[in-house]
Amino acid sequence: MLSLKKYFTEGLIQFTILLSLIGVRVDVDTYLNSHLPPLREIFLGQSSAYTQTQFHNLRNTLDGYVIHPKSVDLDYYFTARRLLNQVRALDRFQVPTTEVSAWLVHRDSEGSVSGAQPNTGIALENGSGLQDGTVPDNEVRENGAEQGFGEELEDLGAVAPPVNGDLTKEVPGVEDQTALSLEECLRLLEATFPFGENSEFPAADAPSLTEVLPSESGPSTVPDGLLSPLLTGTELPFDLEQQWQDLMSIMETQGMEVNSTAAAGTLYDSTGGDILNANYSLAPSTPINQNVSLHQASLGSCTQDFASLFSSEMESLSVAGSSALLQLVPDNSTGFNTTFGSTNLSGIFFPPQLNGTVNETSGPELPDPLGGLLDEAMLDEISLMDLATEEGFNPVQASRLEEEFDSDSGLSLDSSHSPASLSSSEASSSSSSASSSFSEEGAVGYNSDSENVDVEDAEGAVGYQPEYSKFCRMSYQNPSQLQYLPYLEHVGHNHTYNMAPRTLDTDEPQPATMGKKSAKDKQADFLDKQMSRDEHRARAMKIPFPNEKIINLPVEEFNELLSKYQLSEAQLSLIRDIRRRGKNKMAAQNCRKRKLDTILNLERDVEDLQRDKSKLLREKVEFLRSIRQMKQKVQNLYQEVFGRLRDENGQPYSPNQYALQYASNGSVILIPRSLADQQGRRQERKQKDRRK
DNA sequence: TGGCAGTGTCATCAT
DNA sequence: ATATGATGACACTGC
Repeated sequence: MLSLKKYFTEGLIQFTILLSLIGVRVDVDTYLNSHLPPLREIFLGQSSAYTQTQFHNLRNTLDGYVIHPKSVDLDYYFTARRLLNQVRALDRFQVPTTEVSAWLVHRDSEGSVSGAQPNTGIALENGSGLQDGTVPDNEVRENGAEQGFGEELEDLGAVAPPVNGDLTKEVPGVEDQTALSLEECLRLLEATFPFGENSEFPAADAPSLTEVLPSESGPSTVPDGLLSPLLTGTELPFDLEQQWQDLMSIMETQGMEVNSTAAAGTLYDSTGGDILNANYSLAPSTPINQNVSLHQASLGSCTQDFASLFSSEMESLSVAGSSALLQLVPDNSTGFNTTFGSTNLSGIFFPPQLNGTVNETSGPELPDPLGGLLDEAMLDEISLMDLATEEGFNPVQASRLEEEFDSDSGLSLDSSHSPASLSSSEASSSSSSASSSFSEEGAVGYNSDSENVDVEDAEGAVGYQPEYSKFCRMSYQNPSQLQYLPYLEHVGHNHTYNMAPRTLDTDEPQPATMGKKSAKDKQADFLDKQMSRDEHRARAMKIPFPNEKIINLPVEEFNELLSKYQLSEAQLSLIRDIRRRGKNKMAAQNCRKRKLDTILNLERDVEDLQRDKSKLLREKVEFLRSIRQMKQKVQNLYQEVFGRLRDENGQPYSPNQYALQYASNGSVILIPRSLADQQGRRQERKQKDRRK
């Protein structure tokens, strides 16, 4: 049954891949949420269910799924494994807070200013102004102090962030007002990011937002295994800034037009909060429709201050018109946390351009927040080698790993068996075992056949002993051995062309007598034919020692040998020529062998590089596919969330004027499009400068 | 018969 | 200065 299920699942995956290849987008997670670890773990984090270790078969295991090295699903195996690693890396991009808050800050043309309220806290809508009938009153006003806040602020017409600067921490007083919106967001998120088995995230048992907010209620009571990736504030295992930088780097890599993180972060940090608190007025009542709580702050005559606030991080901030900073305040922290936090994707909320398309049939047309961000051309700019370096990708290791499994590369994976791929050590080994032998003319060849080797004669004959390759085998065989191999007959060359005919014929039998030779004569004739020109010369000149000694003896012994005989000048000259030619012959052989080895090594290097290149290309395709899917999900989510936002009049926000952005404190804010664009451009410049 | 690969040899340079 | 190694160039041979 299990195997049948697995078979079915894999079939679905393959079918999905096929659909995706022909352009049909299929949300695999929806159907395979329990069998696709990569995306699942984006949301849930690494689960022990997917990390079972089979130490005895670790190599062929994909998180519990045993895969045979010869499985036809190896491609999927690698793809899934690679995606899994990517997704796990994405786990760093957690939502640092478990709430989404939106603040709307706009200039108050009426000039209502309240700069003397340093501790007025957060911008709170008047409860009476809330028109979200779905929010229970008891939840809306459960915090009397904050109710007072709201009233006071309403009177003052001022809005101010909390003293501690963490807007979200002040939000629990008004989060209830957004209960429905968050629930709906949860549903939207779940629809967009199917999480699979909900049993791991029982909504009824999940903690409330208050419980998981460390600033409010201390450590989460939720088991670490469930909400550890969702913890906020001090419980975040990773530095928020680091997360953001990671996200930005990813965006940068993907060519996404991102907005300045630091700018957003600085905007809503404590300093910014104080400034806002001190200078900005609160809009009287901000009716919230469509389940979204809009904390509206009016900019009275404090435009300059406001600008100065942003000027530190955002150049040329344009606050003309209504600058809006929306913060979505969650009420149902349980649902939202488990959903939004676990997706780890909310950080991709900042919208780049309003050039997208809208999938929704209801509500205003929303831009594609990620449109144009992941164009193939942009992704082409990805330096794969840089990526490999940054990610610790070892091309050699990867190539070898791939060689272990990749059976369809069309390349010989077992290079060690290739005669052209002998390692230097192997070559050395083989060559050392293949002793050099002397031909009858005394030259040292590259004969792997040791039958004719005379070790004693080999003294001093130490030359380059290269590997015994198929290319050199014939060339360096002992000619006497090769005579019996018809296809190697040509190897037995006797380059005596320089020899004077008279000299050559001196002791050779006449061809006319060949037919009548005895076996002994034939052998003598054969040996005679093997004699080189110098050997014939030496015989003609009656040199009293063999050419082999002439050539291979060390110079001292050679001179000693010469001194033992009374040799004429012609004999001495011939002997020296024989020695010189013999050594040069060996040197030429060595030289050619080296040349061959060099060529073969280069050939092997080219093959390796081609293999690496193809591997990187395959990885690139996988990355592009994965990124495209993620982009689509984020885009959908963005549009869903944005489409739910309503201003004080219950009208949807224009995507041409506003954009959602992810703040450094984890909040998702609604900011003017112009501001988002400026931040995006600024961030772009920063990244360019960083590259330089 | 021309092309080609293998080989030997020479000239030259480097060590 | 000599011996030797390395290598390009050339010639030759056999296929």
